Amino acid sequence: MPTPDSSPAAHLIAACGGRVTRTRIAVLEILQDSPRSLNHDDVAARLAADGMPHDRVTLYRTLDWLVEQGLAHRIIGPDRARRFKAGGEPRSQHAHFHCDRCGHVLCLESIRPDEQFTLPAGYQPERAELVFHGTCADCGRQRGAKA
Amino acid sequence: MPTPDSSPAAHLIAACGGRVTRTRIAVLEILQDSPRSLNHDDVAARLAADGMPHDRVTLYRTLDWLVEQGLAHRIIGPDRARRFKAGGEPRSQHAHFHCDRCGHVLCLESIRPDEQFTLPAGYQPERAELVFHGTCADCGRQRGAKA
DNA sequence: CAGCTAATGCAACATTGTAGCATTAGCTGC
DNA sequence: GCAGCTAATGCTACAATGTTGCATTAGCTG
Repeated sequence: MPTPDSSPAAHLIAACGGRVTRTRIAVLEILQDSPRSLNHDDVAARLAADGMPHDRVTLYRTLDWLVEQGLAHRIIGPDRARRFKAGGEPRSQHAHFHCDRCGHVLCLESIRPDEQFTLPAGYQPERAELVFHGTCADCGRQRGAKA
Repeated sequence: MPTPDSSPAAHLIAACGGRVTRTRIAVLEILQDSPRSLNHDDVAARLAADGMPHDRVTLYRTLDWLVEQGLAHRIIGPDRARRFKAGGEPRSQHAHFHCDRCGHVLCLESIRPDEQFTLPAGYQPERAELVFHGTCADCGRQRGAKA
């Protein structure tokens, strides 16, 4: 194979001071390639598709590590499973959109819940999480087709 | 014991067409008595405190039934566990507040996320879920005391 | 109060995530 | 390039939360 370092993902990982392993590179690239957040199974399936056999536990640890390093962030889905996406979250308090039709979770970077609300006196919010449920733009377009 | 029907909770249950059982009455009363949402364990602990021995499964089924009947609603906590609260949710799209200090989840009836945002074109939201994380009013007051 | 069946309680299982530990494989220094 | 250190992996077993199937109990109805 080509030197693993050829990938930008590998550079990001190295910059965190962690060891640059096949698993980390592959997982990070998978997250970066996806426009929507992926749960553990989604990632495992893609690793398998890439011919990378995998341990469940390693994947959990790899995903947690990426989040810890700020290379990915995580949200909890309605099915109480975690979903991951490349890129840290601390700076952007954006909203998410759960599509009830296709089940995907998308980021709405333009919506910032922390800037819009005034809480009752006494409450000191540090973080706001806003999730919309409904039909996403893609599914909305195909509305007549499959509904 | 006094006739079970003496309780308002019993009336609500009967009105749903379900059988009025000790468990349902007790669980619904527990939810109604709590200002904050309770997870499965919280409810189980209170049932035990009331001297009502309990099966885990029955409790899950009872809680699900109450939600199904619109007598309670449920939200998913950051620990990926469900939390329940008396009262339906369909009509009031209110926000929630997770206190990082005491771990409680409170309802902010005054904040309606569905009325405040304009999504990008194409998105058709049907429900919005807004959760704030931070310090609640109670914990904020005792700030110096225990932090 | 007899009978019907919803609700319960039990045991076993499913899913999602963690912990411990032996082995593998990145990295560093030579 | 190789040796050695140890982070990362992969395995097994376990924990937490929730579900399914089924026999038994107990509300409700006539």
